[in-house]
Amino acid sequence: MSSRLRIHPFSLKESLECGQFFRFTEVDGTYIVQSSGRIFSLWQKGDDLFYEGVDESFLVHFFRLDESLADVFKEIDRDPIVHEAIRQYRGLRLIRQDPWECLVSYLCSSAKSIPHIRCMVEILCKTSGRKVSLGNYIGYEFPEPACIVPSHHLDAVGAGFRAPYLVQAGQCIDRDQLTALKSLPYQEAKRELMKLAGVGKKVADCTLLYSLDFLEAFPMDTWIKKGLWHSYFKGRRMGEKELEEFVSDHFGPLAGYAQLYLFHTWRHHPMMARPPRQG
DNA sequence: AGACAGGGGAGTG
DNA sequence: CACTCCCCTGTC
Repeated sequence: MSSRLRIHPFSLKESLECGQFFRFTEVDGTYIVQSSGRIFSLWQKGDDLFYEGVDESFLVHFFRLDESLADVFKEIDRDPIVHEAIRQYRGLRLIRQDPWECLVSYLCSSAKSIPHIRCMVEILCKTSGRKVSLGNYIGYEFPEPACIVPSHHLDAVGAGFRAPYLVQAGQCIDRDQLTALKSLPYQEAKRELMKLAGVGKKVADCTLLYSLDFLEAFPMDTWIKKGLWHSYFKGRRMGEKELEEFVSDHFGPLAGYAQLYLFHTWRHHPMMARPPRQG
């Protein structure tokens, strides 16, 4: 029934649960994942990843297994902070999401916690997406752009001021246009995404990094900012512009991977226990 | 009760 | 460029 793939280093749990991706559920160590119209299950024992309902080539694409983490580390391991993050979370990998699903997820994200984003996306799929199943599990596919329309279904998502962003995104862009952004230079692709209502720098960078292969994108949220101030600037509250310059100079073309590791570290760091406000 | 949030947008200096 | 207020909802 199930197939097996040997991967090292790799942590299924960290990669799925770190907050980059929202469409999974976990039961007793087995994860059911939905992405790009697929539904499949996964579990890991040591360096063995077991899977059902999907083929190997999709998993290689999804978890970016064709790219060498060792090479990534060589590039971003440039200081003791990120070095320690890599040491601690060695198997954490960037996930290559579906661009449309990724954009919508991050349109929902503003001022919301990770569990809440997951919940909103789940309701959106449940009310507007097609029903699918995997064994006994019933899931719902992600709605296509044209399927997100003002309705009581959408109201049920509880998206509030974000709801019009979702509808407009569906009207203004389709899957092909999103994918086509891959061929643009980073800054231009970002500018294009930011033309959409509800898409600022942060949401644009998340979409670019998590689904469109722009590994230089470094999503700058308030947690990352606070972490950078604390760990790299002795608590000095640098402006966002200065932080952006620092990040691209310091971490280089794979800065997005550094962001993934730093975010994960700082999320679990006592220093970050209480959200920002003052420095 | 009331403040506040892992962000965006419009407006201000 | 930096800062402020509001946006809808849920939570502390």
